[in-house]
Amino acid sequence: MSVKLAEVARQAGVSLATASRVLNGSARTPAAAIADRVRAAADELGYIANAQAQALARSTTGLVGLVVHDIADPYFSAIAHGVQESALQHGHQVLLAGTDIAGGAEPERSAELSAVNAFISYRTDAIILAASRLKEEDPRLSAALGRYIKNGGRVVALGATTIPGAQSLTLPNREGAAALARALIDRGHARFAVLAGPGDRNTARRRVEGFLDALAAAGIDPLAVVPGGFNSQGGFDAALECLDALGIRPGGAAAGDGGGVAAGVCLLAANDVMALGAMTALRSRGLRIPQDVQVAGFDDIPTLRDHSPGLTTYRLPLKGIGRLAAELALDPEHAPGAGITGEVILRESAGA
Amino acid sequence: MSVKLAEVARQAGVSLATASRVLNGSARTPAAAIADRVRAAADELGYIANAQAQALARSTTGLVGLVVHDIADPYFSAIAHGVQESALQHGHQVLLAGTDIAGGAEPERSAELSAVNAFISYRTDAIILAASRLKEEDPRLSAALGRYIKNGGRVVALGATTIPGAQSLTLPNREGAAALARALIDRGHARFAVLAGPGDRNTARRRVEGFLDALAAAGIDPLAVVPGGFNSQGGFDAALECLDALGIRPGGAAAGDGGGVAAGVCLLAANDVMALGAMTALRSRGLRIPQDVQVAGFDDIPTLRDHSPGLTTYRLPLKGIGRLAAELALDPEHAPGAGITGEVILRESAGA
DNA sequence: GTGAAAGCGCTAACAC
DNA sequence: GTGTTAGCGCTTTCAC
Repeated sequence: MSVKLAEVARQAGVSLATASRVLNGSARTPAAAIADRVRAAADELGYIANAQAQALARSTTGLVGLVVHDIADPYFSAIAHGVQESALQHGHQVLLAGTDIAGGAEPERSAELSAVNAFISYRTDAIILAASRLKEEDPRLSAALGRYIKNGGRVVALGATTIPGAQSLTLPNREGAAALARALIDRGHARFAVLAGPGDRNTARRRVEGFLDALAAAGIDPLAVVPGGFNSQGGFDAALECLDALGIRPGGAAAGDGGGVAAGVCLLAANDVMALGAMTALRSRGLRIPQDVQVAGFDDIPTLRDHSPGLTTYRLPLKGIGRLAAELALDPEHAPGAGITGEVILRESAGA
Repeated sequence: MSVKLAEVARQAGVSLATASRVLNGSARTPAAAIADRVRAAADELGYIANAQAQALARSTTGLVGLVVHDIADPYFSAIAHGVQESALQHGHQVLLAGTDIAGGAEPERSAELSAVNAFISYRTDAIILAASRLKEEDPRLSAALGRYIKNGGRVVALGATTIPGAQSLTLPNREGAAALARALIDRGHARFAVLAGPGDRNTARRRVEGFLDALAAAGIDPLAVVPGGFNSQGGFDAALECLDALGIRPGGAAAGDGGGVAAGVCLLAANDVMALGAMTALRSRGLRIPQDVQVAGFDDIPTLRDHSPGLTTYRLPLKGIGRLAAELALDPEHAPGAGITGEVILRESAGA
């Protein structure tokens, strides 16, 4: 239906091969005069190459698949932003899939597998797995990706993975969490509770481990470690559960000794979104932040900019992570790289 | 490189056509026994159909293109979420592009055109334009999309557009803004300033028109109408400019009469993200919300949930809009529909 | 430097 | 119900 290369070639009075060479690049370069004629014809006809046909002929598609958990989560959208940027630079388009979507009759658990299969079907040149890895990879996923990689596909996962042949871009989740907790301890905090996130997601687990490492190193026992969804509601619920368990009420910290930052409890959330949900929960109970309870998150999502009080957190260069992941996926000669580093960001939520 | 249908067919001892029929659906349905054999072979070999080849043969790709402005903006990511959901239901994959990305040497202005051309190149079955329409459509864009539509492509734009043949999903920007302003006026607010956003974007313009409509109807002159970027920083800068222009300082509203909600100025921002940036600006100046200055936004982005004070706004069903846009794009028989409606949401930022 | 022709992997007539 | 075969639009040897 759409205008094709053959028409352009005819209009320009050259062969298909020549037209292809001038329009879509090649080693052999046609004469300038001819090239101009072809380009003029293409322009006039409004020719736009059929990428599907090119893909079939070239056996490379110019597509990258990105699988996130929830694109509406600032963590993932920031990463997606970086991926997009780098993909564009490499002349690639990004195919996006979210694992939080009810894919037909399937359980959410296999959403990632479905997404990956779709990407493989489209023969994306690479696949970026941004959603947190599970404690145990789905063997079907490993198998599918293993074959994909064997056939020339490139896979990069955020966080360690056992998928054979996949590159993994490890994030300083454990170290960062430990550094953050340590910084807080150094500032005099002594009473902590952890809002742990989902236990089967490595990202959440590593962070919790980091928190606990640092506490243990300082000889501190967490007052509570409560799991919860890796989202705002999860943070909200976990915070409430925590308050109830510790008997924290407005008008007097649990210990009842009032005053001073150390008097309150500091809630360590597995990510910023949970921390934000937790803060909402605290407010709903009439608790002041940081006077009554302190809060810290993880990620430093861009939207934190406009939250008050500012959230103490561990900054991960989210956009840069996305960019790097795409780089790793799209550039075969990309050096292994120095790895991602983050930094502790102290803000008012923890009495900065 | 990857296993192909022919191999599956051979392994199952049937013809290519038969294998295709059982694996990828068709009117003719092979016998159960044969079908099982084919499926078994496919499974064993790990066959995954090549969507590119299918696209070429079927002349339909199973792809939808979505162009947003900035995927990291909660407004767009919420819409994208909805699009994804509906696309999946229709068995489509989504190709994502952002117009805020520095695409090579090109000016950002033509980023949308580049994205659309890329989508056309991949022969997406439909294209959803979620980024705000400009006051004047780029003629090259209209031309490209016009041809695309003529060739069977479907296009849906958020907001009115002059692109020939495109469907447009109109949002109640003007009406919503007017309703919001009216609600505020009804509650006693009498002094307003508008943080207008970019003047060339229809979305922002319509909203500002709505605000001004309502003020005019109540015989109120806005104290100021200041343009700015359609993002947090834009809201921040515009708010500061506004405060300076009106001479608003902490310790006394401009009028100097202190006390009472009506004493302050209410900032009407063209969207929530700007409003949030404005609130940050107010805080940076030591102004209290809503005691000193009130603020209202537009959209009710999901992340508002965890902001305090709560932002008064006009709720748009963002995810639903995305879903509907995809519906319109992917389902030829979709009824024109009732159109999108929103609602005024009063929260503390405007003294709810 | 330019053209002819053989695929790329799959679908859909069209025969049988 | 099953197999044959001609494309889908483009790239790329291979000759010229």
